[in-house]
Amino acid sequence: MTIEKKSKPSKELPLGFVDRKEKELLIRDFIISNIKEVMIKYGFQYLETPSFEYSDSIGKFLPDKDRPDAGVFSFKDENKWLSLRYDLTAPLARYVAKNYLEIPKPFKRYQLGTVWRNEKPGPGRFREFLQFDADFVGTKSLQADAELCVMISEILEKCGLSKSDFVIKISSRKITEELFKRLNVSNSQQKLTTLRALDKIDRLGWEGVKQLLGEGRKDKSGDFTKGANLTPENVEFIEKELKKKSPESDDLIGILKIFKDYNFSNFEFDPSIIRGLEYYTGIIFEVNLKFEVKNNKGQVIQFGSIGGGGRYDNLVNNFGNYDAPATGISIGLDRLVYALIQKKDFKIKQSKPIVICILDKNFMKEYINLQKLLREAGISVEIYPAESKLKKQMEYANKIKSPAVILYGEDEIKLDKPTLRNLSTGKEKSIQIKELVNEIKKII
RNA sequence: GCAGCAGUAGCUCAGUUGGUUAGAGCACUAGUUUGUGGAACUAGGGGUCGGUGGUUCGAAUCCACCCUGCUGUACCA
Repeated sequence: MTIEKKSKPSKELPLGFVDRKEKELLIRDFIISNIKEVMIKYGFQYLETPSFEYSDSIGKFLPDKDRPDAGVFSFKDENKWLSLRYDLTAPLARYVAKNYLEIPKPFKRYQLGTVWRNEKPGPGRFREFLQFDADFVGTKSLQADAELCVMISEILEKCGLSKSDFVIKISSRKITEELFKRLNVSNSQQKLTTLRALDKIDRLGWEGVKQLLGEGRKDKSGDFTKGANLTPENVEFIEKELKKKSPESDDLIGILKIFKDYNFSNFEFDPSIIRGLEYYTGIIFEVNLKFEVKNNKGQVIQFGSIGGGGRYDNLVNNFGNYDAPATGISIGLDRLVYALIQKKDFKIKQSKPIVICILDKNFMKEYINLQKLLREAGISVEIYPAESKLKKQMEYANKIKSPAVILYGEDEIKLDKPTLRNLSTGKEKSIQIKELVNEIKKII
C-alpha cells in the first residue's frame, strides 16, 4: 500500500497582492462616486484603456533587459512583449498620440483603473492598486494646473476630510533647475542624487538631507547611503535658497494668483517637492495627509503622500509628432482608503439583510411571499439560505450583523402576524403583515 | 536591492540547560429537553513548530542556506 502525498495548492497570495473585504470596498466605492460627481462638474471625459500595453509603449523608461520585468509585470505574447500598465499617464499619452486628430484640443480626461508595480510593497502599498488620474492635454495654461489642485481638494472634502486633514504642497521644477545653473552643477548623476535627497526633507528633515547632499547618511538600521558630494558651501546655499518662504519662478507666481481668484488657500509652497525625475517640466504638486496613520500593530508609520502630479510637456511627443503639453494628477485610491479607514469618525453604512428564519419547510411559500413583499419595499432581506436548526439560523443572523430576524411559524401564520426579533435589543414583537415594512424601517 | 528584527493551530502567544504521543486563550464544529443569537458549561477537529540540508542516540530548541513578514533605507517611470 502506497501513501499518496498530495501537494495541495497554496492558499497564500503572491507578494504584494491582497484580498479586499467589504468595508474597504464600500469606502472605495464611496470615494469613486465622489470622484465621478466632481469630474462631471469639472467637465472631464471618462476614459478606459486596457490593462496591458505593448511593453515599449510604456517601457521607454525601462532598462534594456532580456525580459523587461524590472518594475513591471510582463510576458511574451507570440513575439511581442506585453506589460501590465504601471500607471495611467503613459497609456493616456499613447491614447492621445493615437487619436490626436479625433480628440478635442485641449483634451480633458479622467480614468479609474488598476495598475501593477513589480516592487517592494509597504503598508497601504501593494503591487496591485487602483489609481485615479485626471489630466489636461494640449494646454500650457496654468489655469489647468491650478484647477487640478482645486478639484482634488473638493474631492477629498466630499470624502469627509476637512481642510486641516490634508494640504496640497506645490513647487516647480524650474526652481531646482535654476539652482543647478547658479551652482554650476552639470553632472547629471550629481543632479539626480541632489533631487532625490531634497525629496526626503519631510521624512529626514534638513539634518538628514544635508548629509545626503554631502558625503552620505547612515540610517537607523546602520545601512549607509552615499550622498551627492556637494561642497559644504553649495549645501549651505541650497538650504538657504529652499528655505525661502515665497516662490520666485514665474509659473509659481502665476498659479498663486489663480489660487487667489479661486479663493483656494489649502496649499503650501514647498520647494522640497520633487516627484518623478525625468518626467516633469514645470509646476509639481503633492497631496499630503496631515493626520497620523498607523499600521496594524498600532505603530505610527511614515505614510507620505496619497498622490500628486504636475506638468509634463514632452510626454505625448514621445509617441509621435504631436506637440501636446500636459498636466495631470494621480491619486492612489487604496492608500486613501487605508488612511480613511483609520479616521475614527469615518463610517460607511452597510445595510445587512433581515433574515427570515425557516421554522417549518412546509411554509416555504409563505416565506418566499414575505421575502418578496419586503424586497419590493426596498428592504434587504433573505430567507436563511440553508437547512439548520433555529439556533444555527440565529447564530448566522448574528454573525452577519443582521438587524433583525423574522419568525413565521405555524402559530404566526394562523394569526397572519409574524414575529420580528430585533437582534440588537433582543426584543420580539408580533406584527401584522401590512405593518411589517414600517416596523422594519424603524429598526434599520 | 541593502540593513535590523521576526516566523510554533485561523488569530494572539507559551514551550524551561536539545529528551516520551507539542500547549493555552480566542475562533471553529457538535452538544447542554430539538421555536431563539450575542453569556456559561461539556466534548471534539485542527500544527511535517516557515522550508531544505546538517550536527546529534534524539531538534520547535544548535548550525548553514533559502522563503516569507515587519521596520528603516534605496528605487519608484
